[in-house]
Amino acid sequence: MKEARDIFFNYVKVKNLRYTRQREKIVEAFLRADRHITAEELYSNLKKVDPEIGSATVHRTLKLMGECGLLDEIKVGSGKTRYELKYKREHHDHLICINCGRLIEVRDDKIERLQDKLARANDFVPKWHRLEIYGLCTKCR
Amino acid sequence: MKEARDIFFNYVKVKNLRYTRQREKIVEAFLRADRHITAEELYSNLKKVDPEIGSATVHRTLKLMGECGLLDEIKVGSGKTRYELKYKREHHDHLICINCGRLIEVRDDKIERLQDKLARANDFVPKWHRLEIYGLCTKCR
DNA sequence: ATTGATAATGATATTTTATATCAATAATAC
DNA sequence: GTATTATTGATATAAAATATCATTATCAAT
Ligand SMILES: [Zn+2]
Ligand SMILES: [Zn+2]
Ligand SMILES: [Zn+2]
Ligand SMILES: [Zn+2]
Repeated sequence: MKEARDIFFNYVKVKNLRYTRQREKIVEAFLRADRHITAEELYSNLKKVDPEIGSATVHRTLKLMGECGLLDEIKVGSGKTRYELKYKREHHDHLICINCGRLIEVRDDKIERLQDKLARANDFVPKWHRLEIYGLCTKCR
Repeated sequence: MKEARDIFFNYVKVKNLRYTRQREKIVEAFLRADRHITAEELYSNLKKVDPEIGSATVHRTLKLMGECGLLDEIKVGSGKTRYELKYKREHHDHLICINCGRLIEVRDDKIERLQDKLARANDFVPKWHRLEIYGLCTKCR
């Protein structure tokens, strides 16, 4: 994911921030990581290889990645924030298994359109939304 | 909202818990309060009249009200949990103004049905969902 | 390459919301 | 009334994220 990396370091340059090896490692680890990763998981992944990286820096870098549109925060259930790559990926919603925690990505254009319509019918300008359906996945049924 | 109160104290009785004046006051204050109230707001409402009520008890009582189906927790944005009466109210979703924080309650049966269909198409048994549309309300546009 | 200005880092402290602890108190059954 | 035990409220703790701050690293200008 070369481009995504570039988006980040471009943003860093434009904002007159600095290119650091920590940022580089964090961004690359994020791009390699499983989708829907937490800051803590990403931190512990990095820590294995690079014991000198601090968790505060991981949080700070994730925030920067959010600012430049690389990722989305998702807060499912009542746990920690999860982060998922947004760049060049379509918007989607999530089915969340209440037994095993599995996240299934789904998208229904009809629902998307109806949501917009619903908002506008209420004199409301929709900017983004979050739809999470909780239930049981195949394995946990 | 006499019945709602009864639901609660019935639950208390069935679980061999006790009828206390704190619980009575908290439940009644909740039923009188604005929709989508936080524990802290409810606590401060109560505190004005009843300085001897503790916030831990407010939290505990809200949790009990949740257990017996009287209320729903809603976690909008990244703030505190809000609580809303569920008993004898239809399920609904929320439009949330990103400028003033206003919550608008909405419901679209077509969306509800499509969500169920979407879940089942993914071999998933939906139990409940959460749909929040963030944007700008009339006043804030 | 050296230097100076200042952004970034990481250890730690703090914040925020919710929950756990625990001695004192109050509710219920007998 | 008494015994039993759930409840309370003050306080401590937990959990996640953010703020603080001395030290270090980056980078542009020389
Ligand atoms: Zn599952
Ligand atoms: Zn996703
Ligand atoms: Zn508004
Ligand atoms: Zn509502």
